[in-house]
Amino acid sequence: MARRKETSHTPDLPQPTIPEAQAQLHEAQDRFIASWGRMGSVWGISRTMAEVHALLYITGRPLCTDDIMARLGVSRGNVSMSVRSLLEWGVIEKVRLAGDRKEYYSAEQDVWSMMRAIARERIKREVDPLLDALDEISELGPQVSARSPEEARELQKRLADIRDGFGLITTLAHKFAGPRGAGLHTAAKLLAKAPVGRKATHIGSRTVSKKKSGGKP
Amino acid sequence: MARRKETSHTPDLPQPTIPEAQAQLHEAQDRFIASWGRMGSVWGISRTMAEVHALLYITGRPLCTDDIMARLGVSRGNVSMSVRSLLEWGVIEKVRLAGDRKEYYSAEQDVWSMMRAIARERIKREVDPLLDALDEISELGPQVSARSPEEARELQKRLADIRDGFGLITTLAHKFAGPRGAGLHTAAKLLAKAPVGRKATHIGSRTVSKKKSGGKP
DNA sequence: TTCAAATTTCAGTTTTTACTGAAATCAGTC
DNA sequence: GACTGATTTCAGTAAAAACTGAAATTTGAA
Repeated sequence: MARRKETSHTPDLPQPTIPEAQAQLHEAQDRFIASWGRMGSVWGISRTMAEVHALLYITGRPLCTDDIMARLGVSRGNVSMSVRSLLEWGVIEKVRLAGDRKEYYSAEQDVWSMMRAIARERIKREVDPLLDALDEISELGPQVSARSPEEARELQKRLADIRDGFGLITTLAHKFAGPRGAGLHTAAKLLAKAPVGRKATHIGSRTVSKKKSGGKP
Repeated sequence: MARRKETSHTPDLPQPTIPEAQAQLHEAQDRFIASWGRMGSVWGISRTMAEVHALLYITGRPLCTDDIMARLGVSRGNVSMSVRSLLEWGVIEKVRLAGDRKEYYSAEQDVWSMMRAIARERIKREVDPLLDALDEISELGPQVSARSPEEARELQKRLADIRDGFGLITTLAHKFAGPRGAGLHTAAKLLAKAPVGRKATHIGSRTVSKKKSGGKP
């Protein structure tokens, strides 16, 4: 993880403990940051943006631009841009500390609001444009279907299927993840309790509840 | 969308209709392909891979490598790689046509199985690695907390929060989107019916149910 | 088994995306 | 309103990802 020198500008740290312990803490944090960053690139966002978010979340304290630059070893400009995007996503916020001219940033600490914000933003970026496009294509429909009935009908059917599928998902998302929605947590609990006619199965290679991860007994 | 010349190797087309109508059909398809492709790049997958999938889905007929190359204007190598990934995702399958040495490919036509496959693959790629990383980091835990109690406890708390959140989501996903799970459609319907103490709200700029998209009466 | 058609692989290239660093702008303080 | 330190912007550059095309390999029919 080899990151830069440590020049904490953060005010009122509880007071340093033994350096060795700090280093271990640091390493654990770095690992989390690295994983979250890697996840970022699987989504459509830049590694740095995800790392900045991870750093702010895992640290739990407001950090300033220089703190972030130092800890992640990235340029000022990059921090500025990443921070702006995160603010737009609504997952971090500006904090103004009395008697300090710098801006500090801190991450949303409630995991469920954070996830809601992430879900909201991803739907906005991933699903909505597709639905808009589908609507637009369907407007081409009538003329087409008037001339080439067979294939055109099939086309319309397929477009409608996709639109309905994503539409339903979006409706749910609005219902549960919207700013005043019931919350993902509620949805998750609802589903977790819901009776399903089968035993738990697995997806891919990971087994459910590998350790103590998630979920009720 | 300016794509290549038309050399359909596909056998038994129902018989060509008026060329003009074909062209319109073609254009509507191209638009869908373009949108789906754009969505692909918002996820972590290549534009071409998404376009190949879109083409196979919207066409509804098995196509061979040359069909795909011609229609999307990409190289043979690229088609080969994209097709392989799609097969791994489980959203398309090989079709062997009697008396033809070529391989044909066709897309899953049921939208909900398709979505399930996509969800499955995305969870595998996006969530599972993070959970693994979190488990791994927690193993560093004990020593750390022995030395730097205050901050270390906070770190553990945050890691646990994230793990629980994603864990719950994964459990649900396994329950509903696994190979033998009850299916996303069931989950979606369950949630759609579930009583929520608020009216539908919106996420981002899109309004729920802009047109006839999604959902029961 | 041989052969030709079809597919896969991959080094090299193009395209896209992310990042840097310094100049320009902005914001508090006196 | 001038000064100082902080932030933003953006042209240029570096890094990453996607794509091509041709050689190597595989496949199926005879």
